[in-house]
Amino acid sequence: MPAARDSNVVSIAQLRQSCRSCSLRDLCLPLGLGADDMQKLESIVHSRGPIRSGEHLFREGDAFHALYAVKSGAVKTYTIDNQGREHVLGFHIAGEVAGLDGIHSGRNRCNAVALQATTVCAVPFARLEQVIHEVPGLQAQMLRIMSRELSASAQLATDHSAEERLAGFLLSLSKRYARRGLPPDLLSLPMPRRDLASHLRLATETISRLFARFQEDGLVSVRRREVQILDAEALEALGGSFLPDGDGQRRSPQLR
Amino acid sequence: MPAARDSNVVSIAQLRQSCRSCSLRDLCLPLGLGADDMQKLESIVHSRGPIRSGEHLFREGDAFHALYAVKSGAVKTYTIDNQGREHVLGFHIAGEVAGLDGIHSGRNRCNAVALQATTVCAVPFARLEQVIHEVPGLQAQMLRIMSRELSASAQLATDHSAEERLAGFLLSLSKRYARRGLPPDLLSLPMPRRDLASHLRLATETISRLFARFQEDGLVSVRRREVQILDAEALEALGGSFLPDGDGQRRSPQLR
DNA sequence: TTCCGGAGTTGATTTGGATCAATTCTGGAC
DNA sequence: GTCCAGAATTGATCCAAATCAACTCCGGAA
Repeated sequence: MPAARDSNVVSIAQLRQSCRSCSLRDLCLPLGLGADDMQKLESIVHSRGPIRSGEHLFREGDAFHALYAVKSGAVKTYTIDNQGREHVLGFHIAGEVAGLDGIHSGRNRCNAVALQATTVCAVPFARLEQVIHEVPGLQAQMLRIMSRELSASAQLATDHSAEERLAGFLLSLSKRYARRGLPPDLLSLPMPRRDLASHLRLATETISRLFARFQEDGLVSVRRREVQILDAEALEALGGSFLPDGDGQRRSPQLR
Repeated sequence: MPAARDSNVVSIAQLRQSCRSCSLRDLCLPLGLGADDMQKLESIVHSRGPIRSGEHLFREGDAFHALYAVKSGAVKTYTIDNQGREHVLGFHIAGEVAGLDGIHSGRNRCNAVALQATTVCAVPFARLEQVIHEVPGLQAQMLRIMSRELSASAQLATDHSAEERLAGFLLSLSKRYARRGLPPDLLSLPMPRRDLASHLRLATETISRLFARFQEDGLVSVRRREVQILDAEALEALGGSFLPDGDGQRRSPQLR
């Protein structure tokens, strides 16, 4: 398979260490693929060197041509509505994919910006579609990923109190960190309060006050962007009805 | 291709008139497929006779085994959270698909209930995956559909005023009706106020008051569930920043 | 036809969270 | 180190929408 038409590749060495040795290998797209299938996927991705905080991966309205798998760091996706207001759609940490919403229209539906120094794999979609077709396991994985995003997004759209939303968000972030092998009780938030507030449809002041209250109640310990979860059960009691992580098992509703 | 293992088929005749003559043929999954590809898809779907209002297509927690394409009528999807509160995730009219969020976990992530007499195609997912693999056009269409749902859901999760949400919803419903060939200015809402309110994270009273105001302002004419759009431009001015239809073209933000 | 119960509307009141308004941190830049 | 601008916190006030409370309007059932 020719390695032609690679524009942004940083170096041969970096390309070579792509998927096979990537830390995302069992969490990103290639989940459950054999060595040769992995090879196929590897041959199309562009590993992109450190993207600095504030740099954009893509912008709303751009022609959609690639998905972006985050290898390290964190990315925020957002839109600017026709009143000029920013809406934060989500955050993408290592092992997660951004850009899926651009597929259907052929244009990116949101902006994606690095929240910190970040490395990503750009996966050209046209070529991905070919590889998907050749590798059935990849097709299934792709559908699973999109389905999970859909679940998470639908959950995020539901009606809950500020308290429930923040508690739920912390729990979901904790699970996502755990999936990455990070300690689930020690969250280092990659985003400022403003972005977190926008994502949860709250004011930054409300976030601040809720953190203060959660801390008073011994649920968490918060210092700037470092959040330590002290009482996951209590947090679950508050935010259990709102877990936008896309695969929290449904707790059975209390019928009483 | 054997027609074996069909359990819920209503009659041979009904099966035979499946996809090829179905009114959804260019709007549902088989978009852009040739006759033989259509044949493949047709061979796996189960056309299900009239489902009465209030009957469920599937329930949260059930094993996921099929997608449901609505042929006529309307379906509501919803969850019950662990506090016993209902959250309406969305409405599915003719030509739209429900159940996509169940793919990743192998369990349905929500309940789906008919809002009126409804007919659907049940598409067994395991078999759909095979057909998708054999028909590249179907693979692309499947990804497009999921991407569109994702866009719509993300948009729905954003922060907007009650006014913007209702106006945006009406516009999006109008577009969806238009896509079905129905007059885009004459909306017959399939859902009661309560469901619409839940979906838009509002109280039924707020919906009522907004409809009254929109009517006073000459934007719409509302009588029970019959809504006539009188001034689409004015409605667009109110709800243009919130169009959860998944493929409204982005209006460029006013930078001033 | 009358009756009835759920759906919808309308009005009064309350409230969760936004907004407005100061401070207080704090991590760089120099 | 000092300075500074953005980030975060904290307090006071306001307001959009929820809640509470009647009341009206149907669309069937009998």
